[in-house]
Amino acid sequence: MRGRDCSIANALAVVGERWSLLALREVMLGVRRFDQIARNTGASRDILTTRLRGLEAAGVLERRQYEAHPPRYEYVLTDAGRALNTVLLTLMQWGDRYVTEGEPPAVWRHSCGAELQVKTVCAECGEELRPSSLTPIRVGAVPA
Amino acid sequence: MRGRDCSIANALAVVGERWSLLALREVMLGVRRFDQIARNTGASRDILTTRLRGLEAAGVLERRQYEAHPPRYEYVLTDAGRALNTVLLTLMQWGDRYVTEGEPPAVWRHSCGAELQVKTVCAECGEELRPSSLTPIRVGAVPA
DNA sequence: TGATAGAGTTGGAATTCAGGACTTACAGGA
DNA sequence: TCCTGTAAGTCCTGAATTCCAACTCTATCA
Repeated sequence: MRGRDCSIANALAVVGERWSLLALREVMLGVRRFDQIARNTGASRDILTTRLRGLEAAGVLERRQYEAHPPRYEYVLTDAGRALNTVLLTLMQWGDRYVTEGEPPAVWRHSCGAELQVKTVCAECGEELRPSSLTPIRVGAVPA
Repeated sequence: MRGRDCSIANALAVVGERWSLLALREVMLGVRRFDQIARNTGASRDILTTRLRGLEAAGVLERRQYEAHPPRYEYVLTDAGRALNTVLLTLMQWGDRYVTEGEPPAVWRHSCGAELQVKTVCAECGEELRPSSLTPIRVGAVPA
């Protein structure tokens, strides 16, 4: 595994495989069951099994038995998994603006009453991020 | 292409394949040349070619000839590509917190002077997003 | 008794990927 | 002139993944 030392790469090693983020989207929507996740994502069942195990091993999901006889399981988010909601919403908004044609397929309401639009800001000053307002202080090294 | 109608899925169709986001990370860092992008991401050259062509076709990157003899090209971001910086930074921060061990490999400075930490907020009220403050108004349908 | 549901497994075909060698086009140095 | 180097790919082969459909197992429902 060569390439620049980077948390984007590390994050993608956990959630970057095909179907992983879509499975997480479903869990965030409250869908906890294997069959439903499979149907709603479109992933084939064997791959979905592999992905869910991976996400569990990475600490993003938990697999919980909710019935003993017959044994049945459901998937719930850990803290790390819940923290991905900002990533998913930011990506969704990008998709709404630059990829999806027509109306956004999904709309959320924020507790303030508004239909949610997300904004990514500097935590310190609160200003909206623009590429031109950023300069790298340090970037990960690339192994020789 | 089954699965829920969703801008996350649509966005991932454009940037969700392996190496795509890492190639975009490099371009955002100012790396424009094929060889350097290949080295810094670790992608194999033929796959990288395929990805760059895909990103170009999707309107996220532009391929520009910067020298006629011999013909040489460089890659630059379009508006859509530049707009991905929030996605990348949000993902990076998640990786810093939940995946990368030790210090964050990359640090940015915001024009306000602070070392950048990003925050994802409601564009309307400015409050930081938390999963509990969101409710779906509408979600994409799943084809039968 | 048979049908249904949930949560996977299994097997084989199709696709994608890794890694390295090769190509083309030119510039500079010996 | 010949040799070497650089940039941007292309090509090839074998290995790894993914897709798809069918199958399993357990237990409840009608």
